[in-house]
Amino acid sequence: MAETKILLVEDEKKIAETLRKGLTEQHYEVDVAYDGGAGKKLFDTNPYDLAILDINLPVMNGYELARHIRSYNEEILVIMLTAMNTTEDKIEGFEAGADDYIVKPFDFQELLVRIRALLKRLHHQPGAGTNILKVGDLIMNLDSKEVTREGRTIPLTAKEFQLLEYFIRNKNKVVSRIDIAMNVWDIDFDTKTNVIDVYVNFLRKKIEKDFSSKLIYTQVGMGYVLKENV
Amino acid sequence: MAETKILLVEDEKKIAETLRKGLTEQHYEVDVAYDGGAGKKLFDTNPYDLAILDINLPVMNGYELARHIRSYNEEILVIMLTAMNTTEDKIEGFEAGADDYIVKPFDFQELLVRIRALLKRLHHQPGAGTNILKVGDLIMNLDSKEVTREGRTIPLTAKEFQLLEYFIRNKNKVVSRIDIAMNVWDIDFDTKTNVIDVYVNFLRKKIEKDFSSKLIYTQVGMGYVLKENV
DNA sequence: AAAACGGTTTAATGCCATTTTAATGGAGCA
DNA sequence: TGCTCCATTAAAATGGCATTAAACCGTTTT
Repeated sequence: MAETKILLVEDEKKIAETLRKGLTEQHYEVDVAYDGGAGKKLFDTNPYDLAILDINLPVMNGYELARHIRSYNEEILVIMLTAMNTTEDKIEGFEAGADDYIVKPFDFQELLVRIRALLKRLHHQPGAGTNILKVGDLIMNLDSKEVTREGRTIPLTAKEFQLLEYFIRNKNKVVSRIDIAMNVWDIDFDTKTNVIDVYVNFLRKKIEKDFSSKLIYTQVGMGYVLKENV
Repeated sequence: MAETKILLVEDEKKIAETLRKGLTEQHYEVDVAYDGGAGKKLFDTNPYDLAILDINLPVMNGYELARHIRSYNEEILVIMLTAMNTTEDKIEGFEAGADDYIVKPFDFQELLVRIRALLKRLHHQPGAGTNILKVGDLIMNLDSKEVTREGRTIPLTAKEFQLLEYFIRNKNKVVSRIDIAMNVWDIDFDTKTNVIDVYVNFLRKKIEKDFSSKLIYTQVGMGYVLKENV
């Protein structure tokens, strides 16, 4: 995945430098401006994912800059920084298009956490970074294609893996054979095949047989559900 | 457009009531629970767009509840409330899947603004949450295909489920046997079968027999109606 | 090129829950 | 009383599902 680019606009050099360093260590790509005008210039000439704006800035204040950014791009996330902690300020900040608001002095960890929360939401990549799906004690690593339960690794074939992944992504949801056929196989219409039944049977043998609890339940006439311990 | 539904879980009754009132005035639809367990129950049986959770709750704390919500649904927005203002708390909150974090005492305007910012950012569509139908104390989850009444789950077969779904979708409306035949079975015309009568009987046994009130009423010569206690 | 192999799919069997049919009796009404 | 309409029960038919074995297919090995 490409780097996340951050525009930081903060006139207190010391704070700016601390943030730049900290964010860079977290593998974000950071550009810094020390006043609103410079910030605007950077924004106009570079693609950013997120902007961190102090409110009290020389030349052009944080609200104006936030509005400018919003008017050009709805996607970019904006976090405002301020020394004040008044509700009016926050409201104005949000109305200028900010996504979050942090009051100085703040903890760097908190800033990080808020950045991550926002980015995670925006790219709607649940569990960004870790490509892992879980249901109870069953763990599926989408990168290494490894599946484990109770610590023991379970070797699965490609189709078995795809089917299990589909089940996990739809956990607690009853999926019909047609759903499965369309999403795991590329069958549109083939009423007479029973591959799915056979594969569910394969899966059950591998992920349930030697373990304490069931995972895949049959809903007669409806389909199958994967769910942990009723 | 459908209302935005909010689940509020807060044990301090006074705060809960103030919030409920304020949010309702803003045209949000609000359900309130006073402990984590009750909150979980509401969540499991209703479709919400946003949850506001206090952290210190009896029975099940806010973090646990947030995790529960996340594990079922990535779409629902979660805002945490707390009296503490430590970074560790916030980090734990965000890791539990919260989207925002508000420290008490807070200004109601600020809460509103944050709610709006979150909803806007996600261009969230109200009702995108779980697929649930309800009539009185009868709840039908279309995803998990689970039906409960007074909290007790009632196992239904595929046909029973379809029939009940049809009744619920047409609640307070008298549906003729022909309507049912066409929509639940795929029969056009078969005057001599009495499957429908038999299945209505099955349903009544399961969803009425051990409960306090009737749900399905017979309209002689016309059909059946599902309606809650008049 | 043939054989061996792992993975996938088809086919066949039997069980049993679900669905449907059929029969009976009661309530309401002319 | 006889008729229609519905509720209820039991019994019969159906079809869905689990399971096993064997066929198929592409890849690798010899």
